Amino acid sequence: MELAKGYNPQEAQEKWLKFWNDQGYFHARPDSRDPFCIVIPPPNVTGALHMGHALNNTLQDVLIRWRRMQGRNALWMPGTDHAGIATQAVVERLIYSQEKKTRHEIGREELVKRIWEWKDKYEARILGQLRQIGASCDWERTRFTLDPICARAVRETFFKMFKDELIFRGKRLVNWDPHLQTSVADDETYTEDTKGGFWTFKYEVKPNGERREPLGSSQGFASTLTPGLEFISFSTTRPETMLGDTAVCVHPSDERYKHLIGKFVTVPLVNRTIPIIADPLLADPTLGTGCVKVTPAHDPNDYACYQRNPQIGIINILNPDATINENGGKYQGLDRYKAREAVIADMEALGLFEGKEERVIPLKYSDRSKSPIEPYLSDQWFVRMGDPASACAPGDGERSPFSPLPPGEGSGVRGESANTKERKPHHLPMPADLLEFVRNLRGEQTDAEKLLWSLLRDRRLGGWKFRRQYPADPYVLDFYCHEARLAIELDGGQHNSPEGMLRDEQRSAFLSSKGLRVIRFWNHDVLQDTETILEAIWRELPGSPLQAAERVKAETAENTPSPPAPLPEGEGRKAGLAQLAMDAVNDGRVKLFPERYKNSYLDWLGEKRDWCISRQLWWGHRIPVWSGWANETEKWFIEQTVPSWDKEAVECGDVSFGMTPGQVKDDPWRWWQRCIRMDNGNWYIWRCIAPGYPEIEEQAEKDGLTQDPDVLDTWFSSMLWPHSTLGWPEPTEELKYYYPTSVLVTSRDIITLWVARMVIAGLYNLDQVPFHHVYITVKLMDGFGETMSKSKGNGVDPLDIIDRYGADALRFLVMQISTETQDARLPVANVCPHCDELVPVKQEHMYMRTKKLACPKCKQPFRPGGPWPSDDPELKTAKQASERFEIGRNFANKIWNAARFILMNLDGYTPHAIKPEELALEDRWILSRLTMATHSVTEQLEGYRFSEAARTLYDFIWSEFCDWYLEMSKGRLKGEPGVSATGERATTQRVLVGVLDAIVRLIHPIMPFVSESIWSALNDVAFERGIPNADPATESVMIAAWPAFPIEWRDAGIEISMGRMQELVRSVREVRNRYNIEPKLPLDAFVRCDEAVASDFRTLAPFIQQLAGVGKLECGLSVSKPPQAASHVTPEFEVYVSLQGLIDVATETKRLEKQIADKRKALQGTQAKLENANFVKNAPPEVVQQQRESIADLQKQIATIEGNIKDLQH
RNA sequence: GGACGUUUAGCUCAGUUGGCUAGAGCACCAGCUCGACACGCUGGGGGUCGUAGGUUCAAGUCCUACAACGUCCA
Repeated sequence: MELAKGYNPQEAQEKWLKFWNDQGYFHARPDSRDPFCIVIPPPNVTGALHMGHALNNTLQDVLIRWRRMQGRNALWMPGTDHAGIATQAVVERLIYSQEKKTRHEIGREELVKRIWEWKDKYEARILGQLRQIGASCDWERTRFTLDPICARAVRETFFKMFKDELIFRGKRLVNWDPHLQTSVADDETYTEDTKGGFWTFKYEVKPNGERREPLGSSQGFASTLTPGLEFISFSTTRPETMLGDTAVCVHPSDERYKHLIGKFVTVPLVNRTIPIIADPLLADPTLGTGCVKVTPAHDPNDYACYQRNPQIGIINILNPDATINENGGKYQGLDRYKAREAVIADMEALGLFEGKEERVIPLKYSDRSKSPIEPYLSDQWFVRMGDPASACAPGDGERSPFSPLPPGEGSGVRGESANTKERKPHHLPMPADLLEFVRNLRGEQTDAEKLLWSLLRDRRLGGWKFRRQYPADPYVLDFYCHEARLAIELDGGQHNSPEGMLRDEQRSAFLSSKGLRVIRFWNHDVLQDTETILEAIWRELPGSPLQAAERVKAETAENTPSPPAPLPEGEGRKAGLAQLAMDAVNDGRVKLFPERYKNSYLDWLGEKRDWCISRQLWWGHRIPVWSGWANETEKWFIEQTVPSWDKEAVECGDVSFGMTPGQVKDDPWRWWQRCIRMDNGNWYIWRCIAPGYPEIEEQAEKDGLTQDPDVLDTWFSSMLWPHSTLGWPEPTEELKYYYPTSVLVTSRDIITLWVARMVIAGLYNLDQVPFHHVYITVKLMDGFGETMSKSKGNGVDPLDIIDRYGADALRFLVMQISTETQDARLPVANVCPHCDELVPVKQEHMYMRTKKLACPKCKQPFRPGGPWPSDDPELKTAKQASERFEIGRNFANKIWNAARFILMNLDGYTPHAIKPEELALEDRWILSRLTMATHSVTEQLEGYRFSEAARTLYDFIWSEFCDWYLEMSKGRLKGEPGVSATGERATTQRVLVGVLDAIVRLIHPIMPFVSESIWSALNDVAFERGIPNADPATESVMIAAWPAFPIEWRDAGIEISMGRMQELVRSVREVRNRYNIEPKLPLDAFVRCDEAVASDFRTLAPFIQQLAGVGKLECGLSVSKPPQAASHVTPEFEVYVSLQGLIDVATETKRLEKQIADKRKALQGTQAKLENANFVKNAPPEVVQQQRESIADLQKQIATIEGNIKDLQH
C-alpha cells in the first residue's frame, strides 16, 4: 500500500464530496438522540461569497462535524436571503445599464421576474461555493427567505403583531430621491462637497412672550417693520425650508438668548407664529449666531429635536416631486430651487435678510439618480419595541398607535391639530430642564469617581464586574454591576436642591422597576478611606467573597445554558419586545461568545427604539394590509357594532377588532382591522389578513380596500429564520425536535440588526429563545488593516484559494485566525496569470484604480483582481492568493505523509487490543500526549476557542507525533539491533495505526478532505484498529466517533523522562551543527547525572543514538569528562560530546560564555527577588521555594560551566 | 460624542487566574536530497511587550491618562 508522494486536495475534494452526498450523511431527521442544530446566516443573493462568508461557514461546519462525531443528531440548515434593497438595486442597475430603463418603465411584475432570475443564478453559485469548502449542510432542506414556507411565517407573524397592537403606522424622515420618486437607504447615498450658499436671516420676536397676529395681513406682507422690536438671527443653507419652520432653537445656557426662551417669533412668508425653544443637542452656541431654525419635516437633526419637543409640531412643505405643496402658501407649485430664490428675495424685501456667504457644503446625493436627496416625511409601518402602555406615565389618554391621517390625504400634519395625539415616550417622563441638569452632571468626572472606578476595575471584588452608568438610564448611576443587581451612586454632598430631590424620587421609581439596589457614598468619604468603601460594597455583593468568586467562575465555565431565572414579579407579561430579548441574555438563556458583545446587544436594545419595517421597494414580502375608506356598509357596521364593545375606543376615534371568515370555526381571528374616525366623520380602515385566505383578500378588494404597495424590511423575514426554516407556524416534527437551535455563528456588525431581532421573534412566536449560544467571528482585513470587500479589490474569492491551496488549507487558516479579538489581517496578493508569481496588492491599486499591472518577474501585463463587471479578452485577470494559506496546505501534506509512512510500514499488521500499561516508555509517552491533545481540543471547541484547538492539533501532530514518535518508530519497525524486542514491530504498528486513527478523527472537523482520504486508505490495510481495542472502522470518518481517552493515560513522569531525552538530543545536535560535523559521523556522548536519570537514558539509549547520531553513550554519576569535549549543562545532567581533533577552543569558549551569561542573568534576577524581604514574606511559599531551588541549580550549573571553560584551556 | 477592540520579533499572530530566562509560523542565516514529507529535516540569530504614570514582593498580564489604528452606534 503506497500513497502518492504529496497530498492532492482537488482529487480528494471531488471524490469525497460526491461520496458523502451519495451516502446521505448530510441529511438529518428527528430521532431519539440529542439534537444539535445550526441555522446558517443566510448569505444574500446579491453576489457570490467572499472569504468572510467562507470563514463564518467553515466554523459552522467545524462545529457541525464535531458534534455529529460526538453522536449528536446534527442538522445544519442552509439557505439564502433575498436582501430586499441590495438585490433590487443590483438588478435595477443592470437593467438600466443594458436597456436604459428605470423600474417604473419596466413595471413591477417584470422587475420582480428579473430579480427572481438573478436570484436563481446567484443562489446556485453560492450553494456551490459552500459545497466546495466542504459545508455539510442538509441540502434537502435548503430554504430561501422569500419561498412559500418563509412567506407564510412572515405573514403569520405580521398578523399576530398587528393583532397584538405591536405594529403601528408612524411618520419617519426618509432619504427621498425626487427624481425617481422613491426613498433610498442610507447606504445608497453618497455625500459630495458642493458649492452652496449660507444665508442669514432674522425673525421678529413677539413682545412679552404673547402670541398675537403675525406681521402683515394674510394677503401680503407688511412692507415696513415695527420699530423697537427685537429680532433673532439664524443661518441656513436651504432658505426655502423656512416655510416649514415650527420653532427657533437656542442653547439653554446661552446668555444671549436666555431671556427669549418661551417667547414667540413670526415666520413672515407664511404668517405663522412659532416658539423659541431651548435644546442643548440641536443648538450649538459656538456656531454661527448660536440660534437655529427648526424644520422637523425636512431635516434629520430638526426631526430629532421635534421628537424631544413634540409640542412644536411638524409641517411638510414638499410634494413627492420636490415642488412646494399647499403648506407653502403662495409658493405652492414652485420647484424647491425656484422657491429658494423667491423666499430669499421676499425676505430681503421685508428687511429680514442679513447676508449671504459662499460655502462648500457636504450634500447628500442619491446613488441611483445622482440627484440631491431631500429628507422627506412619510408614512411608514413600525414595530413597537418598548414596553406597553402600562409602563408609561399614566393619564396621557393616548391609545392610538396610528397616525391620524391616511396616506396621501393632506400633507399638513400640524402637531397641534385637534385630532393629533403624539405618542409618548415609553420611559418615565422627565422635564426638559431636569434632563439638562442631569446631562451636565454626566459630563464631568469627580476625583472620587475616578478613584472608585479604578478600584472597582481592580478585581478586588471577587470577579464581580462593575460598569460605568446604567445603560439607557436617564438618571445617572455612576457604577453598577448587573449580575449583582447593584448600583453605586456618588454624591457631592449638597442635596437640598429641588432638582436633587426630584431626581431622587424619579430614580427610586426607576430603580425598583429594574430591580436594582443602590448604595450611595459621599465623594469626600471615598477620597478619605477607600478600604471602608470597598468593604461596604463587598458586603452588598451576594454571597460571601469566596462563594461569589466561585459562582462567577462556575458560570463562565458552564457551557450549557442555565435554566431561565424567574422574572421579577409583575414584570413578565408586561415586558415589551426589546425587554424580552434583553432578559434572555441577562439571565443566560442566550450566551454570547466572546461575552463582551453582550454590551452592544444590551445597549442597543435598551434604547427600545421602534423599528421601521416598511420599505418602498418591489422585491420582498408585501405588507399584508389592505386599507381604504370605509364604504357605507362598513361604516354602518363599525358604528353600529363596535361601540358596544369598546366605547372609549370610538371616542378616541380609534377602534380595532377581529373577524372570522364564516367557514373557519375553530380558528376565529383570521383578519384584524383597525379603524380611525376622521374629522369628516368618515372611517379609514387598515385590514390585516392572515396567510392562506385568498377569499378574504378578494373580499377586501371588493370592499374597496387596496393592498399596501410597500414591502417589509429584509430583517423582518430574517428574524424568523431559526423557526421559519423548521416549518413554523406548522407544528412540525423538526420544529419540536431541533428548536431552539444550538448555536448561531455570525459577524459582530449584525448583532443588533439580526441577532437581537431573532431573539425577539423567537420569544414572541414560540416563547423560546432561537439559540442558546451566539458565536461572533473575527473580521477579515487586508494587509493594510482595511476590511475586505470585493468592491475594494482586496477581497479574496474562496474558490481561488481552494484552487490553489485546497479547501483543507482554507479551513485551517480560518481556524487559526479565529481568536478572541476582533480582527485578523490577511495580506492579499495577485497571482500573475502568466508565471504564477505572487504580486502583493498595494493600496493604490484598490477600487479598480489600477487597470493594468506588470508582473515584476515575467514582466507580462495582467489585470489585478477586483470588482470587474466582465472578463477582459485582452488582459487576463489575476486570481488572488495569500501566502498565509501555505501553513494549512503544508500541514495537510505533513499529515498525509505521516500516514504515507505508516502505511508503507504495515506489512504483516495484525489487529490486537493494546494494554497501555504494558507498553514501552515511548509508546506510553505518545499516548499521554494524545490524551492531552484530545482533552484539550474537545475543551477548546466547547468554548469556541478555535484558534487554540488548531494550534493544539498542529503542535501535537507535527512537533510530537511526527518529529519524535515517528522518528523513534523507524528503528523499531526495521527491527534494528537493540531496538527490537519480541513483538516490537507488531506493537509499534498497532500504536502507530491507533494514534493515526485518532489523529484523523481529531482533524476531521477542520480538514475533512485529507482526513477522509487517510481514513479510507487505512480502511484498506488496517480495517480493525484503535487503542485500547482494535475495532472495525466505520466506512467514513465523518460518522466515526469523536475520540476520548481516559485521563489516567496522562503520565507526567514519562513526559519528564522524554523531555530530558529531547533536551539531550537537542544539545548534541547543537554541538554538531555548531562545529559543522557531518550528520553521519557518530559522536560519543558522556552524561553525568544521578542514577534515576541515567536509568531513563539507558532505556532510551537506542533512540538517543539514532536521533542525535551518537555512537558511544555513557551515563551515570561516575562518568568521567572526556578531554576536548563540548559541554551542555542542565539542572539534571551535564552532557559532554567528545570532539577529539575537532574542537576549537575559541568557538567552544564563546559558546559556553554565552550559556554562562544567560544563567548569570537569571541568577541575578532570582537573587534580587530573594533578597527582598517582602517577597519572602508575601509570595506564596511554593513560589519562594521554587526560587530558592532555582538559585541552587543555577549556581551549580554556572560553577560547572566555569570548570568546563577552565578545562578547555588546558 | 458614546461603546467595544487592537498596539508583543522584519511580517502575521499566541501569551489562560499577575510568578522559572516572553513563544509559534513565515521571512532571515548556516548545514542537510538520510527510504514519509524541500509543502521537508537540523540548528541558529532576532523582541526596552505603543508612551507615561500607578497598584503589587512581583506587571506583557491589573488600574489611570495619552497616542495611533479599527469596528459599531449616534
